[in-house]
Amino acid sequence: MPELPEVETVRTGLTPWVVGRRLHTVEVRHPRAIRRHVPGATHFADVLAGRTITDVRRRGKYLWLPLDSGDAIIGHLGMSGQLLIQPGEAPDETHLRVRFGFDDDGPELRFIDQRTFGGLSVSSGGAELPSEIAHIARDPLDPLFDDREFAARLRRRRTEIKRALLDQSLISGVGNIYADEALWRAKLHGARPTDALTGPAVARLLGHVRDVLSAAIKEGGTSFDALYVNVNGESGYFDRALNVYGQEGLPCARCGTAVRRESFMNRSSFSCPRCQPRPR
DNA sequence: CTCTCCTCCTGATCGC
DNA sequence: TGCGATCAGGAGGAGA
Repeated sequence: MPELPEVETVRTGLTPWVVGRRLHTVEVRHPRAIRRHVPGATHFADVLAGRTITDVRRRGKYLWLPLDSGDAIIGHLGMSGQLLIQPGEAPDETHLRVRFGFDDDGPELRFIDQRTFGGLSVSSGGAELPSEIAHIARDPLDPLFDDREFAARLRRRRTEIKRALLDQSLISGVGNIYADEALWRAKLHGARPTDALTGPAVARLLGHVRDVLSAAIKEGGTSFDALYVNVNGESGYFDRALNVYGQEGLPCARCGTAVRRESFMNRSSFSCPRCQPRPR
């Protein structure tokens, strides 16, 4: 499940393989992989031919690849999207959606996506920051992330802290796994109302969010199954360091109490009943 | 404007 | 063995 550490691992992995290379043929194998690209899949392929990729950038869980034309390829991995560097002769993956061939006949870039929640598009003039993702907030590892502004906006909200952490327009890059892990580290239950959090509590939580994201990047992200891998097809190792996510019934590493699972927005939240008491 | 919730999708797994 | 139900969940957009 790609969140910031997984997308960042893909970004850094991709950079040396694609920057400076000129696209030759782009083949769209599944039209649904081209998302919110109004002119359609054929236009997507045509407009990219002959363009050179100049960088690989990220905002939250979105990637974009600026082009020498001033446009950019936007990509989101969704639940199961992968960007792989593969030799052109490698057999087609089962869920191969798009393949990018280059002028130099070197390894190609492939977009593979089982559940098709991910997708690609071209942003016209979006090399600096595509307008399509301008509503996504900076992530907490971004040097320009504004802690004070975040705290102020958070306390203005009338919602719960976990919902706020998952709101990409408030803070980006955090998904279900790292939200649960950061809340456990901060000893906060996800249902805590945001407007009652003190300034120091928000600062502590932000510190834990940063710590868990940074630690996960060091491990190459979290892989539960073959759905998330880096650009060379390798798994990340942060699943070994998870304290609550997916650990229902196992003892809390701090106090030994069995980790609980609760339903939340049609999915699951994991927490320690003792360290993270539910607000009354 | 703000907030909540539904929907998109496929494959693994489980119970009958 | 087979088949239906359930779960996984990011993000946009509908609806309140």
